[in-house]
Amino acid sequence: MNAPDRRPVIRDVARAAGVSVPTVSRVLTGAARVSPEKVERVRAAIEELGFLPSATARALVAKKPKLIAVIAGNTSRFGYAETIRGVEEAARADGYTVSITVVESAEAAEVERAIALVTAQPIAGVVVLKFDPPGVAALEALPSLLPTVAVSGVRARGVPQSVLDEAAAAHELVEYMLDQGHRTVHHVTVPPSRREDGRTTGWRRALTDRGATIPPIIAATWEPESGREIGRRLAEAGDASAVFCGNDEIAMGVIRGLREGGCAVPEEVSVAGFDDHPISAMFSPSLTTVHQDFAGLGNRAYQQLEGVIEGRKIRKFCSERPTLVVRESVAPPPVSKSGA
Amino acid sequence: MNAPDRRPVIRDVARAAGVSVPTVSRVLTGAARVSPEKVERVRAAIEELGFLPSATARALVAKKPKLIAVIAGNTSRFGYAETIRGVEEAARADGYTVSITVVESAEAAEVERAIALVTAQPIAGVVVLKFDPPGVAALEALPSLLPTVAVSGVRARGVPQSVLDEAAAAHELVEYMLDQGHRTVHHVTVPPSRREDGRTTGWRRALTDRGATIPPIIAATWEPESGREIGRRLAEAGDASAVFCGNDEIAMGVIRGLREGGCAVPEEVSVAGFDDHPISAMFSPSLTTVHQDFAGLGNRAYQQLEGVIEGRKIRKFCSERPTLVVRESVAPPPVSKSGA
DNA sequence: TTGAAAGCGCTAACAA
DNA sequence: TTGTTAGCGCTTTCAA
Repeated sequence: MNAPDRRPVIRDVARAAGVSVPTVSRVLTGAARVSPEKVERVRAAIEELGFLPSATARALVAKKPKLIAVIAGNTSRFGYAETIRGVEEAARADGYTVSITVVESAEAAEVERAIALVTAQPIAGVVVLKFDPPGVAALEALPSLLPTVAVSGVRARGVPQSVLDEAAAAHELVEYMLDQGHRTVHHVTVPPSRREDGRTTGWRRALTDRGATIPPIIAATWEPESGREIGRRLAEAGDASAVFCGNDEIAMGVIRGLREGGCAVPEEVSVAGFDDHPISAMFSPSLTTVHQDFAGLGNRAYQQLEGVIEGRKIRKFCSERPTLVVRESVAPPPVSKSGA
Repeated sequence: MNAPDRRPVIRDVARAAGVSVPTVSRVLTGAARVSPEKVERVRAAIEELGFLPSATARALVAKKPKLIAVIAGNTSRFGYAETIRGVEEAARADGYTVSITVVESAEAAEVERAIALVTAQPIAGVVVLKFDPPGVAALEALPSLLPTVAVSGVRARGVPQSVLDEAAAAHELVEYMLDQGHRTVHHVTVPPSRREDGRTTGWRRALTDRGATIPPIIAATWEPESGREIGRRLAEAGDASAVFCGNDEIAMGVIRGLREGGCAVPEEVSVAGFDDHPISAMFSPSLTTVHQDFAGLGNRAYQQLEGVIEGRKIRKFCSERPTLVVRESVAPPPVSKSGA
């Protein structure tokens, strides 16, 4: 009469229903026919005990984990959140669940800790968001035996990866700015994944191609507020007529700072962003930027990973070119600064 | 000589190292002393085979899953993403991994599918983001046996929950707007979780308390663009002097729309948001809004869940009051619309 | 249609 | 210090 003080297991159900354990299993999985009356008794017992089959035990038999781990330096910033959304959506459609684990820094101990956490789960494979140093470090430290794909803004050697060709897109954007008549384009970076991000590479190449001088790079953090301070300084210095920012949030901060410093945007200084954040179109001036399909990127990464897990031949690189979005924040320079 | 074409298991390592299976287990876990030479041989075998212990098998023995599921209607919008970040951060500190699964609609079949996905994993408990109808539906459909906590903007009966007291904060915000001299405050909602969100309740109460007329509610989607259209219509109608929006993204859209319709903000129309999105301070005008600590909310939800999992007595409600953030977008009404 | 027996990969208990 | 034996909760043979 005294019920055991633990989660009921299949054995308890079998006993309560007066059948054998495999019979309960059969009604659970529907793998084989069971007589209607026993099905009924088993159902009732399950209901009464509040029985929930152990996912662990099932997984041990099934041998196929249905969990995919996403490792990232961050989960809530626009690009990261959208990429994760893309992975989750695609994975869920195939019956996979996704786990997320954040690696806070590229420091060895932290990376080890994160990987230990990941491998402690029954995972089928992992997607690494290689957008920043923690992501890069995690990718390098991952056991090579695990099915792995990376996601990033630039092609690199190693595991299969889905990439958004940032460099090409940045190149196009900077060319567009130059075409408006600016002599050169300043550049504000968000924290890069390695020495230099694709966005920066594209910017540099575009300037070089046009024979424009290359101004010193200005580094921002991920906080829009840091962009604001940079904007103020830019306004004070007064030598920039066009600024290309590493992402839209920073661009909005820079615009705010420029304005506070007395600089009209885009009349006096043009500012471009990157990513096409949903708010970019609402901002005043609306941002000229580059649209990146992060969710699609996550989706493709999942597809690649699934291929690796299933042992199919897959394309090692899956690249897409983000597209230029022309809005209001970039305009020709004032006459005084025109290069024409 | 022919290596088996499957992931190596502990038995393979034992064989390769010439020791018993438990000895390998001992060096893996460090649970007992093993002679240095055997440790060495085992290490070598592990290295050579690329052996990775099965998390599933370990979990079956350990009996304590270290996975926490987050169920949400969305993962990438500001409040959701930040809440998830908070859960993940706190969970990780305790050695838990978190999984996320999205429920796309409140439709029974979709909810069932999502729950099946969740319970197919070896989870210790679940955090439900009850911010929208899918979240509410998921919470109701969850097996009662699973340790569960909810997170939301308003207290409700049922499982333990962490809440941000939206109603109180919205009340304060609307009072502040009224104090500026507005006769009443219009309200634009984001899709509510039930019949009415706490934000709306607070708004309604504040107006009622002051004897102000209650304008019809205007419903927006989650897209800033929908806010823009509403802003345009508001500008055209010309009867609103103050607008309280369900979140900051919508508020920015509304401001953009009002401007496009020829209405200056805040000179002619005041607009307030909700959430304190990081971009709110960069927007022009910067948004008067309510700061919500979503990450803290997620953190508290995790703590509660951990209490439930460990069988501790916990507080059923864990409520926090978001705080008013006064910036530029709310000002006194133009003389023509003043209630003073 | 059903139950008994075996086994998934690992760790814990027990002997030696 | 080490190996042998059990056993975690389930599914899958294999007989009956």
